[in-house]
Amino acid sequence: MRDEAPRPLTAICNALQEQIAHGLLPQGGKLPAERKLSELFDTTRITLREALGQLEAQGLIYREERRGWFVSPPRLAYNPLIRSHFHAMVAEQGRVPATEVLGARLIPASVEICELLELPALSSVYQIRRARRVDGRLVLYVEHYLNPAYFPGIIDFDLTQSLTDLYSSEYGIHYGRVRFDMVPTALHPEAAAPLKVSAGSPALRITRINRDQHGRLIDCDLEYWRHDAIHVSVEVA
Amino acid sequence: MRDEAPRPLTAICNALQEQIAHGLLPQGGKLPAERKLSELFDTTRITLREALGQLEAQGLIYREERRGWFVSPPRLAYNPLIRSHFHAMVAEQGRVPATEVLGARLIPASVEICELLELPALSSVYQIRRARRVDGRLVLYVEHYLNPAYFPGIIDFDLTQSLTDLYSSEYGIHYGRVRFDMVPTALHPEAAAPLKVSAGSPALRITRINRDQHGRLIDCDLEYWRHDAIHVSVEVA
DNA sequence: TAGTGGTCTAGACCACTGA
DNA sequence: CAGTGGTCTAGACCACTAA
Repeated sequence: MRDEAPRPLTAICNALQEQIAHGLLPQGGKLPAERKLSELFDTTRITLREALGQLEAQGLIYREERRGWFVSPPRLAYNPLIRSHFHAMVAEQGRVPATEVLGARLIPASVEICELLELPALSSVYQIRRARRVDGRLVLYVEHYLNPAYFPGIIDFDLTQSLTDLYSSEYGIHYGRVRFDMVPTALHPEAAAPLKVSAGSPALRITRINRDQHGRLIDCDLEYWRHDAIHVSVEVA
Repeated sequence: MRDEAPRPLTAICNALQEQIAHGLLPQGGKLPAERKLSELFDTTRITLREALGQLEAQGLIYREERRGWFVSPPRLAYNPLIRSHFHAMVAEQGRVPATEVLGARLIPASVEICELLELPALSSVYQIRRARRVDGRLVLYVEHYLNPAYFPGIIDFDLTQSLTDLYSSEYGIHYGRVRFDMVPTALHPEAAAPLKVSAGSPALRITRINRDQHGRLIDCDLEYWRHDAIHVSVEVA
């Protein structure tokens, strides 16, 4: 390895990577202001932000809209083969889950939802919008769409709890077959706002289409995860 | 919806999105030069590149290092539960696969590889590095690490073909249990170069740890996919 | 060799956050 | 209200690609 003069961008990335790897910046800790950093590295804010963007893409740091840059906590393990809801999954990994309900209402199903749930045109569906936290950090925005035929009046319950539990205790419905679809993409404005990140941030969109114990399509979830918040594990026998 | 004056960045994104959605720019087609576009939208290259970066994050367009911006082709479906190798998977979806061998040699195993394959310290492993294309586009960089005890002399075969087939026909070994781990991240320089993209581009890293029919750890793959090239589907019974 | 993308400089204004 | 991040301007030089 020869010691070539590194480009400013690379130099900044390496320096910050090293500091983070050696724990000099605490997890969840805030980085200094962009102007401070650009001064420190003797460069412009444009270049500095380019470097921060690369570290963000790697999942080492993340942004909160207008609040600054922070060191990313460890990723959560997400296993689609294990039937476990959010709170249980998070708690099992020694982290602290939290859920916030953003809205719940009966709406006309969009074309996309009609197709996913195999509903006739102009159907109504329950839409539940929630934001979820791990250790206080907003990491997930979900839209649930439920076939109202199976869950009359569900939006009057406390929806901060697990829907899985509600299905079971109030409606006698349990999950059966599930289809997952995972796509690396960017957050659209409606998902970015509740997560308090800027639209266009990288994300992992996970679509779940759920059937019950009788094979009936009962609901689907559109999940938008911060791309640095999870890793997906699957074990195949 | 009121008609607020949209910010330049948003306006550029929307305009390009629309053009692409309506097929005015052909799939795989090249966008005009950045300077042309910035002139067209009456803005600077910095701002224009910001917009292109957002579309890239969404997976609508992609970059080839120093060659320009192109419209992304449709994503490939990747199903970890279906035991199928790259060429078969791609061909089944009506696309054209291609493989290029970048190198094959016996090397001392890194700490990471020792752990993944449960090898003692200072073990040797076969490393096979390959790049894969779909319809001519470079989409995947893979490093395979094989336990040499099970595959003596394998690097002297034609390695552009499927390893699965080689294992079976030459060594009588078949895949058994497999562990997948998927992480949205960015390409490091060693993975970016063979894919001819700039380091730091968003990517999906898929680690596979494979066992044979007797449950022995035989090899592992470190796959780096362009983030806009695939979507992962899993069906759970 | 002309034109392109990759990188960088040196500023600026605005909207919002947090004290 | 001071400071921050979000956005934008108007240039520049270099290394590389494609003709």
